[in-house]
Amino acid sequence: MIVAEPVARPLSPHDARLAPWRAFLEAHTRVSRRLDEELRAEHDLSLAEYDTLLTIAWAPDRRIRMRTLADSVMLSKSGVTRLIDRLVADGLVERSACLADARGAEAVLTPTGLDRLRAAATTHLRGIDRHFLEVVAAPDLPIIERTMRVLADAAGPLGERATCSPELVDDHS
Amino acid sequence: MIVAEPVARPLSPHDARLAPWRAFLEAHTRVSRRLDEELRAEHDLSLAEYDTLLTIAWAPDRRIRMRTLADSVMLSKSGVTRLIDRLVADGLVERSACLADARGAEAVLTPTGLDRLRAAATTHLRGIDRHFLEVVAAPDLPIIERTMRVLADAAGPLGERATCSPELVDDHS
DNA sequence: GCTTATTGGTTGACAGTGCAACCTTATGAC
DNA sequence: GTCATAAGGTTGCACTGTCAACCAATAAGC
Repeated sequence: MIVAEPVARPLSPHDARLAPWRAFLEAHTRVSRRLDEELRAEHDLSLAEYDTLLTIAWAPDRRIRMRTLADSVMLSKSGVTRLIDRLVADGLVERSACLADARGAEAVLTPTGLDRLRAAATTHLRGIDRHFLEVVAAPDLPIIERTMRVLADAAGPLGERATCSPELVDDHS
Repeated sequence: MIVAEPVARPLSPHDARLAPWRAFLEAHTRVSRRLDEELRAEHDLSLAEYDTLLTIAWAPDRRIRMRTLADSVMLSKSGVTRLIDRLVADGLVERSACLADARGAEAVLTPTGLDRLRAAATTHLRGIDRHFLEVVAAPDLPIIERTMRVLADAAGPLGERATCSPELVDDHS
């Protein structure tokens, strides 16, 4: 009676194919939530906001087109519009018209934004060290990095992100 | 003038510590979005819904306490309540009182739910094969799996999940 | 037995994000 | 130049998820 008839094969909890994938999911959720918590607690910034500030800071002249930003932080166009709205409201970023393209808008880091980012960077890097780098066995790290890169590439573009932009990914190395 | 004074060290785009972490984030987002898309397109289920159905199916008698469910699919209590609401509305799951604990509720898989899950499993396993397993170099797979498990464990409990491990949060030094 | 603290679950308010529709400006065909 | 098409951004709307407050019921002290 309690012995349910066995579920069809693909549902088997012991299907070995599922285990690595589930571990991957769990690791991502737990680690990134921790980093997010720390960032919020100490600097009142979400991981996405931090990432956005950092991306702007890296851009030449600390200004960047919305579209480019969307690509690098992996949000939709509208997601970025809203995120920037929040950062502008907080005075960390300013919107600025794009000289070269009248349709365009750029996000520019304010001095306040830069300060906030610098302060938060300490927390974030410390978090990455503690919850990621120190946990991964040193010799495995390059394998992880390479694998993750391959996975991302293979999974291909992200919905609306589809717009080619082959040159965007050029060097960085 | 364009040569901005160098941003404080921790912000350097070339800080090697950041690269593996960012690759990890990107891989997760891209791969899981792909799997989610496929599941939605072919079976009108989100990844979270699929995962939930699967977890229920694995439980003895295909019924499971809400709390346990929340832990395994990594959602908050309320998140699960709402997700189950949707599945109940679709007839894939039923709510049932818990005999042993009058506070408790259990989610039970309906026959329809099981059918839906079985159908979706094909798609999902195919997706994992294509976008994950086939992409990871075979010898690296065990490393990935082990590392992910260690990462998840080290990151510890998940916000409200914290309940049973007081010593984990002790000092922060 | 009571009384207090804990736990399981649901609900209300709300934050964050995607999609589709829309406007504006560029770009390409001719 | 003119028109059609594509691209950059913002806005309306819906969906999913969290947090905090809450109720119901169990567990722990005394």
